[in-house]
Amino acid sequence: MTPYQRAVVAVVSAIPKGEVMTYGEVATEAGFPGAGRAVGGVLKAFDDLPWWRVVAANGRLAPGLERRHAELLRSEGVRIDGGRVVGSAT
DNA sequence: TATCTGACGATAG
DNA sequence: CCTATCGCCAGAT
Repeated sequence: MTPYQRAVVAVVSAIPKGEVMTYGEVATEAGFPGAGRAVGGVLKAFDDLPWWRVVAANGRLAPGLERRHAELLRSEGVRIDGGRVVGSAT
């Protein structure tokens, strides 16, 4: 376990239900601004996290998991449109 | 220590 | 609107 991973896990676990954060936001909140690219790796390694509450900066969903991703968010009340998150993260 | 990879982000075409 | 490239960072090999 690395400090980075612990930080990301903490932030993602703290995302309120029905809300979504971008990878960049998570990385910044975790204390690693700019490391949004590495956030995905943590969500993969820790599937026990609400990874579906993390989306791309442009609202895009996880490649290949768009279907599942959209469904999970939709179940929490998150507005999805054309495979993209509509509800603002804040 | 060096090199490759990727659930990103922004810009260009 | 979509794909491609560049820059970024941390992880894995």
